[in-house]
Amino acid sequence: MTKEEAPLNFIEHIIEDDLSSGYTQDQLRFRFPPEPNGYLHIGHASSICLNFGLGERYKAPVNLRFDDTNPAKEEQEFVDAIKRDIEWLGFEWAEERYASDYFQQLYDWAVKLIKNDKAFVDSQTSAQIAEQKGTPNNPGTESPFRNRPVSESLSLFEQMKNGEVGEGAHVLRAKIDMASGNMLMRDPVMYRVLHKNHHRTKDQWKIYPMYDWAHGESDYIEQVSHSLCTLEFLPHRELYNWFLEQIYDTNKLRPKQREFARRNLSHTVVSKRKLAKLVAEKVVDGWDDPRMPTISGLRRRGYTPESIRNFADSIGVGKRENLIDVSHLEFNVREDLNKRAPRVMAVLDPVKIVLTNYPEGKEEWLEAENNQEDESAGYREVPFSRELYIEREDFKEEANRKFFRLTLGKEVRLKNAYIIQGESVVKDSEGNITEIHCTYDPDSRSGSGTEASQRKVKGTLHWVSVPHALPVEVRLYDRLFTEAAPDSDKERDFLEFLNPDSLQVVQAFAEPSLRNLKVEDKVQFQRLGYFVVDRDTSEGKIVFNRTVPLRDSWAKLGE
RNA sequence: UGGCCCAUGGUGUAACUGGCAACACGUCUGGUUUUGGUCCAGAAGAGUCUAGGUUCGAGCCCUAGUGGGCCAACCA
Repeated sequence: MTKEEAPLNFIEHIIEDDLSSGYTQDQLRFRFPPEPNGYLHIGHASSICLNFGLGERYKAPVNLRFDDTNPAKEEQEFVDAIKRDIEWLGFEWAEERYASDYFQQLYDWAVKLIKNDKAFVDSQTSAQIAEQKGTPNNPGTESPFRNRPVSESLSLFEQMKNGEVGEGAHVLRAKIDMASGNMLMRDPVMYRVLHKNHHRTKDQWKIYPMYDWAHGESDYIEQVSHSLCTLEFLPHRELYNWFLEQIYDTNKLRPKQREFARRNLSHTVVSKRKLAKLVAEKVVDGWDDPRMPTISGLRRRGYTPESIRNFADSIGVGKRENLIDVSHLEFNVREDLNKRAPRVMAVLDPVKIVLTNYPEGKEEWLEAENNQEDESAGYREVPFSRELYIEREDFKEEANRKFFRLTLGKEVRLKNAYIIQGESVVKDSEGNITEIHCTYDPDSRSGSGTEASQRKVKGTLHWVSVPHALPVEVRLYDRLFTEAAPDSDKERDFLEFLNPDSLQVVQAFAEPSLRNLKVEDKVQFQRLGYFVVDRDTSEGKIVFNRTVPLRDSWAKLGE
């Protein structure tokens, strides 16, 4: 089903309704508004896909707008990282904007509000203001400065702007209703004094607008038609509309805020504070650690943009609490990688087999298909010899009928090579298997087509020729958390739910053709899962990160 | 002692102005297969939180209840 045929989600229904009641399609405009105070994560990906997906569906522009109204937390580094991640996901924004572009306009409008007696300068401390705010159950009390003369507010606001007063001395507040059932309508702060260096405007401003004052107005300036945000902003809508009401010009389009539920992923924490703690305490080795739910972490883990976009699209959008099982995400990455990742061979836990009837010193280069799912992927050659590594768990001296792999006296196929039969095992003094002696059938070579094709062998094994083996490092990742939803657990320390086995490093052997892989190249190691070449993290040795195991393939090993 | 939002298989969504609850993931079964993957075929699994009401007919509308969430940062 293509995106166009898929049933509409509730946001699209809202847009369709607007379209049939006066809006024209060329009035539609969206935006993705990150605050540049951290890295984008899988949760942001849903929002990005929603907004940019709407842009694609309605052929409408989508702005990238940085909500940079708090210089204390924001940095250029994050701006760059955010842009990189969105581009990597494959989206193009119409215009790159910053809330800080609008500081002057916002200031001018604020002055207008003061003049209209809709805002005033409050000279109390934040603690006093908080106390007067009341509670959801009890109305607040009005500030003693609420009715100070407009001229006085005007000059104080001017002083705030000029840096003539210290941080915390005054704030500008909207004059709304201290008894409102909506806490946000109880004379919300519009501006605070902050003598901080802003990553873009440097020391030009000494006052900074609050989110509520900046966001809707920015939407209005950009003529965003639908400003989509998460459900926790629902109570902000009333204020969003109130602010717009104060500055609204009737011949311009008035933006609408609409809310959707944020997507929660099982076994995943996404809170910036918690992710920062994982980095700070070196639980992971950085924001792009392959176990991190950041876009850059997923990228390094081997996820593709398509898989993330498909995930976001398939999961839909709603208004209720949700906890999406990671298996949804994993399905999407397998589905995508299955089409594009070449099948190659590596052995993670090697045991040597010796083909006793294969001539010593002989080597053959056998043709191997790169991807059964994609004929254009072509063929490569893999070296074969008398001594091979196979997976230790692919052999059992004695096994029941459900074991499809190598045992003594039974035949199995070596992938892309010959049929072999187990003959005997060699053990050390402690009883550990050191070698397995087998015989091979010279007439059973892959592709020979003749007798071999009629013979039923119960299993096929991956292998690597000992003299040709390429040593590689393989990193097996598992979920970072054992608990289904550590993000929702507010009482207990989320670090209690860390999975101690989230990373396992294995020194393995791979077929020599992998020598030429580049960073971010994807492969499927037969039987073992999908892997990606890590950025260069070890001297000379290629490092593979496991993106995801094959479906169920390991669960049943040892049967 | 408030206001607002939400409630559909295990999970996530769908069901246009009321008309036999659908899709995907997951699970299970069978077939194909040079890997127990992929692919193909099929199955199980909800009667839509509860109680009333409106209606020929309610998952959709109304009322109440229950359960969950959000709201008291000079954060976004």
